[in-house]
Amino acid sequence: MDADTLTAIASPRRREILRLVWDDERAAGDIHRAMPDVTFGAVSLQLKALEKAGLVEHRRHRQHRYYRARRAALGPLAAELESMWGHALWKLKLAAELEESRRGPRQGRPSRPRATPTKD
Amino acid sequence: MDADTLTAIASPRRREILRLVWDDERAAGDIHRAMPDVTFGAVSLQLKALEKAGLVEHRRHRQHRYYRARRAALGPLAAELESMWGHALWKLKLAAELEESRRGPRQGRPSRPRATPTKD
DNA sequence: ACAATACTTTAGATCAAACTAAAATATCTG
DNA sequence: CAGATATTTTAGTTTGATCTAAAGTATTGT
Repeated sequence: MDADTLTAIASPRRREILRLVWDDERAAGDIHRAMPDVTFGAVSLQLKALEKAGLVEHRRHRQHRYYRARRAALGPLAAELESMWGHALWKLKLAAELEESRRGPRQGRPSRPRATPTKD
Repeated sequence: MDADTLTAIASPRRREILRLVWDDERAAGDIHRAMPDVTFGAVSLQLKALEKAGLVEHRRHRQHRYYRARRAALGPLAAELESMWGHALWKLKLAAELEESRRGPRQGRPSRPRATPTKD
């Protein structure tokens, strides 16, 4: 446990991501879909920050990057975080959201304004 | 342990203050004297933030406010912090500084030694 | 090769934290 | 009371983290 760990978990946004990948790995896009108030880019940057601090790791498969928490790196903090967000309940919520997104995709990605190459 | 605790200890400045008042209480001015790179006002503001987060408390005596850490509020984090800053060594450093300030005061009267019970 | 998908990176904007200097408050001393 | 000491508070500035939009990279499918 070092100072970087402390700064990493100080951010609510990063804690939000951390608990999303706490029990199971998740693709970056999947993580983003669970956080509709922020852009994909922002999520990616935070994942990078978390990885730099050693709190998550990822593997690649196909086009996806699957992230997961490195709980060991948090030492006693792991238990603190879990109790902070009432982990049992949170797991249920995640399962429900996953189910819902399977049967009724809301909006998909906000229609991206295609990068129109005006010239060249 | 709540989110406010995490944000509070995320700041290096606040951790610096926290360890100054870890084992013994210290007057605000005394704390400031140990941190010459910031103004007194800045130290006071951080003390206020720490107190709001429940990580320090203070008592008043004469014109002084004596602050001290509330270790219990940190739970398992207390031990993490101690190991982060190699606590045994740090205590020696504090003792040395205190000794030095006693024999070579810069200006005015040296701060009152707390160990000496003043009647009044 | 081309288009789509999945993600990262860059450049610039926004906002809050932390700082400074100065004024305010409070307490003690003579 | 005035003056000194100890600290807080306020107002304004600097700094850094985080965000967005857009462009860039990489992989997959046709």
